[in-house]
Amino acid sequence: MASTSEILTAERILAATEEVLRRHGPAKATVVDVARALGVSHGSVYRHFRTKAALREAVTKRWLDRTSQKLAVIAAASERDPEARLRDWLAALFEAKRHKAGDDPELFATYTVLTDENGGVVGEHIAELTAQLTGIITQGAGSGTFSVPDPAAAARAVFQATGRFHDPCYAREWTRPGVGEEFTAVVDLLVRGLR
Amino acid sequence: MASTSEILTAERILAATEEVLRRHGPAKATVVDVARALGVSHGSVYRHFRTKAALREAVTKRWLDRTSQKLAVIAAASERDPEARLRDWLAALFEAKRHKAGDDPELFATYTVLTDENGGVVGEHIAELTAQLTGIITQGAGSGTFSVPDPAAAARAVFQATGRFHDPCYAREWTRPGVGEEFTAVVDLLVRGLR
DNA sequence: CAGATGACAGATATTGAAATCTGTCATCTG
DNA sequence: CAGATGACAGATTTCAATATCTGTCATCTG
Repeated sequence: MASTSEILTAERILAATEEVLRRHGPAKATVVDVARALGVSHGSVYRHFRTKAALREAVTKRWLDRTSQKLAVIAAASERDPEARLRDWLAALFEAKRHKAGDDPELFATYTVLTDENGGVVGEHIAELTAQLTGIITQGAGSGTFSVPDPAAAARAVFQATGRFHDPCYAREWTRPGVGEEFTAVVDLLVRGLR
Repeated sequence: MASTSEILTAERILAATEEVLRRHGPAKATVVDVARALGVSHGSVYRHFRTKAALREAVTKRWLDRTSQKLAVIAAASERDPEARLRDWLAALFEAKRHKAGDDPELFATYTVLTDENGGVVGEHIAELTAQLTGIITQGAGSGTFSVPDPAAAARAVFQATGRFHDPCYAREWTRPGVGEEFTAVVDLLVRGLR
């Protein structure tokens, strides 16, 4: 059906897997489906990914990385005021998650299942985001905007305290009216605490 | 078996339901089981609770209320310093949840299922806790310890920002080493923000 | 010979028939 | 006659048989 003469790469398999997951959902997406979508035998898929779990993990990492990369741009804008950058970064994280959840709830639910089964990859993602936050806060501490003894600890605290606005387990709250104000209230409190 | 000549009250039914839930778990606990534990017919249970869902909701409310009542004692100690009281209240909430989750993980998992299916009761519980927090913060604002324009909004922000240390969806993090320090870091940041 | 294939064994998921449960109510009992 | 009972219909769950999937590997192909 979808057979193309292109070489079978890991990237093509990942893209096909994402599409199969979108169509069938996490419970019914099989390796055979992925192979069929690519017009190859399932044995060929196993040449690139040792197990189905490894394939799903790779797809999950790919999805999470897309978000970290967007945020890295804000974190790296070192010419800007650290406080504004911190606020923007947190707002961008919230917006990214909120749109993912709101625009295509089914796909978001699918990825929620995937992240639940891939704690390791999620851990790395959180470490990456926390590192970006640490960068912003360290600069703020250097410029005197913030007054914190341990920027890494402060970054972790800020990330954890804003969990309600980025952790998937709160996704259904993100459509309620007033979340915007709640987000602002929490961020204001945290920024005041950092100064 | 467990037949007694006592009058069948709502309270006795709730206690029996809790025991059946503890024994069988949320998926297998039936109204027939509850009736059997009490030595009555299941029709008698339906005389006190219109549906199985109403019975489970009442048990959930009872469980949540036990926590709010403990915390109310701390919130009401108006002779004490508001900042210390706020710290104690948050620590007590964390400790209460952490012990519930750590001492009997199976029962905690059972109640997690129950709270998931009873959003309304959980909402009331959160409203009650937020009201207690508002009381502490309002006093702190009055005595000049805290500087907040809107104590109720600040209370909501503090409650949400500490979600990681009381929301059941984070229960598995509560056993990790270092959570205590993470909790302190978040609370310190929030208290600094309130001053 | 690098890369793809598909038959195969064991693991997992689906399905539909049988068993159990929920909620009602006419009837019973102290 | 207030309160308890248990038979009952429809909804839900269980269970075992059947089908599908995962992961391997001997074989094939360009």
